[in-house]
Amino acid sequence: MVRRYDPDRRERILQAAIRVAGDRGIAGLSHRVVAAEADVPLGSTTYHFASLDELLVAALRRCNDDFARTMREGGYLADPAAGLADELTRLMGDWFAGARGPIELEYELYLAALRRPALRAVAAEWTDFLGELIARRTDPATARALVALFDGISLQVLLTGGDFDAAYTREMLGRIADGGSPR
Amino acid sequence: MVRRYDPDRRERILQAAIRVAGDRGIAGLSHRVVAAEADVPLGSTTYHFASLDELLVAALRRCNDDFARTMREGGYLADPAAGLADELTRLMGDWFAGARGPIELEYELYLAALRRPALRAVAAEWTDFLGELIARRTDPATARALVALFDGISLQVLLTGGDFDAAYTREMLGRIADGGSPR
Amino acid sequence: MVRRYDPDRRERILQAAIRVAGDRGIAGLSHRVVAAEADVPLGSTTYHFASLDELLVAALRRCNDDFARTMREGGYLADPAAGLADELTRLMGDWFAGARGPIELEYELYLAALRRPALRAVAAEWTDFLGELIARRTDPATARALVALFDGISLQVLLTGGDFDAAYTREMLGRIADGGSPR
Amino acid sequence: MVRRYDPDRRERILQAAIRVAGDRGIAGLSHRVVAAEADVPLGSTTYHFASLDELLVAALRRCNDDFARTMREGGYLADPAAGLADELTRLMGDWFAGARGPIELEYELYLAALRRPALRAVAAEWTDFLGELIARRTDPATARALVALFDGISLQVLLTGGDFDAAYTREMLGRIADGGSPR
DNA sequence: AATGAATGAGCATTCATTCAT
DNA sequence: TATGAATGAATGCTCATTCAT
Repeated sequence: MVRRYDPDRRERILQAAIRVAGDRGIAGLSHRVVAAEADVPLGSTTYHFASLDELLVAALRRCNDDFARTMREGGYLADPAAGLADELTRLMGDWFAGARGPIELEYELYLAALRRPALRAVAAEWTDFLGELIARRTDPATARALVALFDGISLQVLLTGGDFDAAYTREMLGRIADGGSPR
Repeated sequence: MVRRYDPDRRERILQAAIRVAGDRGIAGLSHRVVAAEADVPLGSTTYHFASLDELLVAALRRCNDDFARTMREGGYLADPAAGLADELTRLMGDWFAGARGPIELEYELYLAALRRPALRAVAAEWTDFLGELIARRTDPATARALVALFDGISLQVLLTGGDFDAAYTREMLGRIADGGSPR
Repeated sequence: MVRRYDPDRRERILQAAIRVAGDRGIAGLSHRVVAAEADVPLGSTTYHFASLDELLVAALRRCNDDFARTMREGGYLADPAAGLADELTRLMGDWFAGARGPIELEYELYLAALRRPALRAVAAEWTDFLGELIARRTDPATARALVALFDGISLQVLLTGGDFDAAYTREMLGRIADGGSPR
Repeated sequence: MVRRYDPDRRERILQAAIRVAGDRGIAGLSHRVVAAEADVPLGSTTYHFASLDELLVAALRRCNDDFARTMREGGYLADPAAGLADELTRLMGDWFAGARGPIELEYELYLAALRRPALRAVAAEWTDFLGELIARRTDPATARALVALFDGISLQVLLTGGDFDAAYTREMLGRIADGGSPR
């Protein structure tokens, strides 16, 4: 038995879980697979994360945090002079320009939360974060609808496997946003 | 061994699968569970549906057909004089007035298709059906956006566990529809 | 139900079984697979061949017959003036020049017979046929040893996946044959 | 659940697998049967040997090792003064004087390797071991032919279910060996 | 004569989790 | 603290064979 001194083990397991969930989906996440991906003994994953749900929640919270940080760093929705629809379109465009794995994961989480109460809180965090950001620029109902359209369009892109259509997106987000009360 | 002559066996298995998937989600669908629910030997499920995917596809196609029939029978979007947003709102309201199981199932399918290519075609059928129906009343881009918003709002309702808000929905669908070109 | 009039059905099933056994080995032979290969309903295979063993025996007997006919048509060992080792080497060379499937099948049968009494008789037919042919040209013990070497060399070729080495084979068969009593 | 601490578990499973394969043949080897034979839970066999192939390879390698050790301890082919054919005949005679199970297993492996690439390496080990031992006493081609005849005669004995005929064997091995170049 | 339907047994494998060390 | 070993449950699937039609 080689007892490795490895203070970052927990973090490594988390990263491995994110990779696995992104590659194979939430259904493909298992202690065994994560342990193999992280190059860590099986027992180590159950030691650091008592259950699969715990690991899943931690992984997804990390994803949310990454998304939130990216948004802040990208300055999206920060400039009051920039149009709301323009900004959201820019955000989506940049998001879809990256890998599809994290995006698919985000939406898988959405639905997994329907059946697994443990995931509800994390799923809500994602929606709430985006919603609150938008709500600084318009009334709450409009903000909510923008998030809904954001999600609906994202799903269409993912499911048809096509490219993100910025012009179409901007136009439709605009129709919702322009009907709201700017702040 | 009691060998029952049972000409409706296949149909019964299908119905059981729909019930199981509605209750436990797609992830909870297994040959064993379906067999038990249908009160049928395990081998019978694999005889009639060679693989789980095959069973799942059949079950979901059936759900789509049910939804389509309901829509036709309800006369939604049939009257050219009725407003597009009004009609869609009425449709969603009636849909959400029923059980949540079928709706959850429909959206679970959406995302399951992301990871399981076998489901892609059936998932597309659902979107296409609704999209084409709407496209008779407005331009294609607007129709697509209405479906996206329809989906986004539905997801919000399902995930927050709240009630369907008809006024909000009508308002937002209207903003999209009113920007399009009526047919 | 389409009831096809198909008088050659039994033969078609047999040919399909030979193909399947050649491709996947005896272990890969099943009613289902054969039925699919022969494009025939599952029940048809069990109707024409009551058990798998029966089908297997019929298929292997057919292989033996094919081999025997080929040998007769090739005139191997027929010319008393031709050297025994030369003739056997020519036979093996021609055999290995064809597909490996039938040869592998022949030797799989050899060992399968160890565990499945039903195959014993057919396996013996193969050995006996070759043995008797050779025994016309030399004493029985030498004939038996030539068959043994024939088999041993064949197995080496199959297992190393290499080519058949005619010179080596001729030399070694010759050492056995030359020690025997010519007839 | 009684959880036994059992440090020899892996070895016991291996021994059980060898017994099962010897009794029922390779085709009769299954996780379930081995688990029952070893008096161990099913999960235990898959824990120690991730796949059936892995278990099979381990079992067969063990058999090869046993055979090799027996040969070394028996001093076969060790005395340069003893005739090569005599020594091989003595070896075969002693081998066949024991149980048929291990011998059948050895030859089943031979052919199983034809269809299962995972077994190729172990099958080759057996042939190579014997071949190299003989090659110390004669030229390589003759050594190879002696192994081939060894195998062919062994198969005949196994398949006819008869006794091992030492005089015949010695004579035929001698014809091959005497044509080679002694070392 | 022919076959679709049916079924119980069996298969390899994966798994979350527990526990002794 | 960390982990290898262990295990019962479950999974999808294949199968030979039987039988009602």
